[in-house]
Amino acid sequence: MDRKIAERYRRKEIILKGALESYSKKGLEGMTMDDIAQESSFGKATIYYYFSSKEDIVCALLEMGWKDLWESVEEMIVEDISARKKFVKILNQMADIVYKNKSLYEFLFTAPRNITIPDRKASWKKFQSRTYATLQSVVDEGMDQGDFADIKPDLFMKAVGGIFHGIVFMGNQEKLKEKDIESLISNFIYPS
Amino acid sequence: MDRKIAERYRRKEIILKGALESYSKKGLEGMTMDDIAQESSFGKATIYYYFSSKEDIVCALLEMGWKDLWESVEEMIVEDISARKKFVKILNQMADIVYKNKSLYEFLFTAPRNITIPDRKASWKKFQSRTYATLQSVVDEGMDQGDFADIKPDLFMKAVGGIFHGIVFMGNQEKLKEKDIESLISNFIYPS
DNA sequence: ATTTTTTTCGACTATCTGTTCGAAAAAAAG
DNA sequence: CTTTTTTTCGAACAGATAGTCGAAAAAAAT
Repeated sequence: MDRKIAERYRRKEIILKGALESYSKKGLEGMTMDDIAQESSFGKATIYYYFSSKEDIVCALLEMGWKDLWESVEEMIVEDISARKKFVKILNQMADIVYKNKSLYEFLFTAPRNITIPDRKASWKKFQSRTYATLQSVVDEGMDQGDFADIKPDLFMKAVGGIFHGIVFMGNQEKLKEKDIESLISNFIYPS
Repeated sequence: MDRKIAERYRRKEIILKGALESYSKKGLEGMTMDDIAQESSFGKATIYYYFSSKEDIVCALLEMGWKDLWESVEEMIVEDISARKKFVKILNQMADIVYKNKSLYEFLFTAPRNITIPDRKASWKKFQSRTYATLQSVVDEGMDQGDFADIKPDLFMKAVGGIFHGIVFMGNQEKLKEKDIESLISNFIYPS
């Protein structure tokens, strides 16, 4: 019984992996059910035995990614260090996670902009907003302490998000050294 | 004769406007030929009288946007001011242009990631690369003069691109004050 | 070995979307 | 008023794609 559930779970994972593979090879438009089937070596109809729709697959991927991200942030939030250090540390860790599964996270930041999913199914959003909220709280804390540059917090967040996105996803795929990320963020953080 | 060409040009513009309207209302996936037709009040077949394919429409939009951006950068590049000032000025101007036609520029930064267009048709790319190259040259100049933060130039560019993208496109649609952009960029530029 | 349950998939459907065709309407030229 | 050219579009086509169905194969239970 336990075995059966585990196996089913494993097969779902295989399918999700195939979907991701399809996405990274052919982009969002090329990620069709036929292609996912081929990539995961199942018949297309079989995929519908495990997922009720393509939307379901997309949601599962998004949830997987955001959950990981959130959990990594969650465990650092309690640490008793300065807001500034915490912020840099969290971002570094996030960058690390993103690098270990780049196509998943590229998907995470690309898909929602191009696929519309009804809110009721967007279960990943809770992890996303928690992650942002937590990050924001660290920023707010740092601002209070005069630790960060003197910019409106929400603008600051957008900028950091932009930097993060820019350095992680744009351009050449060579792995960025953590030092670089730290220097970028730090440079932006420190008041002059 | 002249009149006729002008009219044809005007109708092409109406169609492009409709395409953009469709994009901003329904996203990339929703921007179908049917919808473009409806949005521009032409029959779908008529659109093929003016554009030979959907790809053509997409290219025309991309070219329109990048050309404007490039021309605005071009006219500032010769000014005889410090690299730092020039850089901020250029970015401000670009932000201004982007704000005046936000959906076009959202399209500019979204479409190429999700639609594949053969290089031979991607005529907008020359404007794009010129724009980037120019910006890059200003950065290089600034770096030489020790005007900018001590970060690898290409990383710096990515970060600025990210900030730009982040503040312009993410989040609330309220128009960002130029002061804010300036403060963000400046903050990032100045060496500590 | 037989029955029951779970898993797989080939073949089919319905729908959507880019594109074409031929002919009608409108405008310009004669 | 004709004739010719330009512009418009309804209707249909071809290809792709998400999703379904029924039955076969495999595994588990009896």
